[in-house]
Amino acid sequence: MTDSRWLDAREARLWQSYRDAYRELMRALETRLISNSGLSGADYALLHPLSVAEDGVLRTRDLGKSVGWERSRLSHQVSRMEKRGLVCREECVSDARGSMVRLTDIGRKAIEAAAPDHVDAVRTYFFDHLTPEEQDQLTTVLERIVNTIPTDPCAPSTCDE
Amino acid sequence: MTDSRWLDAREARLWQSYRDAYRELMRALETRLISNSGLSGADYALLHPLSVAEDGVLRTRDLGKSVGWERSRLSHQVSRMEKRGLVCREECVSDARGSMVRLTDIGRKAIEAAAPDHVDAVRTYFFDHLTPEEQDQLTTVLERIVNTIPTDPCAPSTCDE
DNA sequence: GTGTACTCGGTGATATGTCAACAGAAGTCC
DNA sequence: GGACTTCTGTTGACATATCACCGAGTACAC
Repeated sequence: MTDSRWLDAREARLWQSYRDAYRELMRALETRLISNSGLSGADYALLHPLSVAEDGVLRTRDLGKSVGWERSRLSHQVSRMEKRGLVCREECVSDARGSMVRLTDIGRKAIEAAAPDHVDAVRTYFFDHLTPEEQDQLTTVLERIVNTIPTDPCAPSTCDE
Repeated sequence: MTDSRWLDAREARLWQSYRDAYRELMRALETRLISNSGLSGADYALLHPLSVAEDGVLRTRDLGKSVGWERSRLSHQVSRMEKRGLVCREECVSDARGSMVRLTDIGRKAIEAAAPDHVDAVRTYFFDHLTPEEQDQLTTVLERIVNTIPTDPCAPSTCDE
């Protein structure tokens, strides 16, 4: 066990602003997204990778990877969106365990209608406040952090030391 | 309406890593927090400001501000924690509308037991990958972003232009 | 005072997310 | 082939978050 120092005032300020920024940013984006398009953040999160995928189809597994969600969450969300006609499920020909999620015409129209204002909002609330240099620096440190986070914090080497 | 340019590859990469970093970081922290202390992230979020408050008491409104939650979410969470004996509610003497949330002995012991490892985890997954200069730069840009996010995106000047 | 608008916290219905468990299929090793 | 493990997606029960609303109290103008 390491001797864990407390966070000092400077560190606490960073940690606070890190979480505040994410929370407020997502809240602002989602509020605006819903009022402008009727799509939730979760809807948009799934529709986007589908819309850029070939033929608007992705294997459920790959869709899950691109949004970083657990399988059950993804399955429930797809079911809800299927009811609303935004997507539909299909069988996976190459692997009988799998399933495919396909963007419907309604789904494509929905994201195409929502995207411009959403992108504009992301620019307004996020990118517009960062210089190109700051953007590059931010990408560097965030990717560094992502790449060192253990997939399972209770894996052999990490949990019992 | 502005002419909203699409995100280019560089921007999309930053936006992706920004969300990935937050999601994976919080997932890793919460998993470890729960396994080490039995407290959820939401529990910890409320217990921390209470533990540093004078006498371990805060007005519900102020507790809400310090975590940035909506009132109903806060109320539900406090109710659940009250059932488990982590906190208790009290009347607010200065304002009969208000209520106070107080840390119980059980609650204080719980967060004191959880905090060292949690802080260690925050260092391990986040601070240890940033130089002091990067930390300061990050604080600067994040605070800049937070301070420009509108409280209500549909306020008069923003929504209809 | 009285009327009005606003603040504060809570509630129940609903929406969403998580967890444990399952079934079927595919991969692996012998 | 057969035994075993892993992968994939789904489901239902449960936990948590959000939404619309209420009721009581306060602030303020008059």
